[in-house]
Amino acid sequence: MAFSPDDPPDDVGARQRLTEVDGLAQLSFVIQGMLERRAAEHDLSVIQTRLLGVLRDRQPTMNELARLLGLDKSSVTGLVDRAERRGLVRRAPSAADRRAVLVSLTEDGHAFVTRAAGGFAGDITTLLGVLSPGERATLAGLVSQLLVAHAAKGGIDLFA
Amino acid sequence: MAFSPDDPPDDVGARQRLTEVDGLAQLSFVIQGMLERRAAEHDLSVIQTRLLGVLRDRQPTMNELARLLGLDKSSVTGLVDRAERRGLVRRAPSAADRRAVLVSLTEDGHAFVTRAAGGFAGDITTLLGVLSPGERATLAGLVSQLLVAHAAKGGIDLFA
DNA sequence: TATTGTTATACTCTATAACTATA
DNA sequence: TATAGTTATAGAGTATAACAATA
Repeated sequence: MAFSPDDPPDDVGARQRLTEVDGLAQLSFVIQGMLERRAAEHDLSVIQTRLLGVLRDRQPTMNELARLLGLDKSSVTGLVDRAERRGLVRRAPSAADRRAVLVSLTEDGHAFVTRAAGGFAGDITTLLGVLSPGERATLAGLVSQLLVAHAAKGGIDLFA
Repeated sequence: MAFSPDDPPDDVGARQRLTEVDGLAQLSFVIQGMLERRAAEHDLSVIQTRLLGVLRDRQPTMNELARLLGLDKSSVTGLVDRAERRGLVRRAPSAADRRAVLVSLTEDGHAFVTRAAGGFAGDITTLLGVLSPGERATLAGLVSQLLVAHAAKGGIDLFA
């Protein structure tokens, strides 16, 4: 199991005999590491970056935000507090429900997430650079299959 | 970009047209989520589980542990403190260097990590269940290629 | 002097429980 | 009563800086 993705290079030999389980686990650590480094470039945590990413095409209430991020509403209060203090998001009262608060990106927030997303996309492109175009297409297809099946299972669970 | 891996099921349609970047990002979130859930089953965090995983076949010093986990040594002090308090790891003085401290798994720690790893392997196997044996082999091969190339790049950086 | 590890401190992130305001 | 959001509180995880013991 892939608990040490950053082992020294003398482990490269071991990586060439990776099982499916180890390979996917290590890949997830590598990709999460890329996200972390890109977020850190802008002095953001992964969760702050993810908050901004969620807000790119949405203007949810605090409650919806909690559901989207899988966090308790009180955690989202703090998350949005810190982002707001940095001028990345703003709160606005909801016209439809005077208890509710709508959260949206500021100009700065939009700029941050766009730059971070671009850098991350570059990381993935670099990672995929060793594959031929055909291999990349094959990989993308297989990954899509996995995600579609996984999402469908999640959907069934949700409505069961 | 995949900042919302847990979007509601009406996003499944969108997932069928995933780009390579989005697909890999979402896959990493799905896998990390599996790790989190398996760790939580044993009341552990991902980093605590990873600590135990690293110790399965090693008995490193605090310093080596910090390098393996990519953390500051002071962070590792706290991490090991909490794991030791729960009886999962133990500290022992190094015979070779009286400044150094060796960290190792206890019986309990070994049992915990073995169970968590087994559950996680099952999750991945289930995830891969929608693919044919040939597709699984293809995927594993491509993932290995990516990781080997990535590790090699890391190695070059380390020795540059 | 340099290195190993811990301590002191501060901040982010997270959850639970209690609270206010609105529905 | 129920829901939306905040506050109070507690704990994990992380880093920086200062420190003690050893090399």
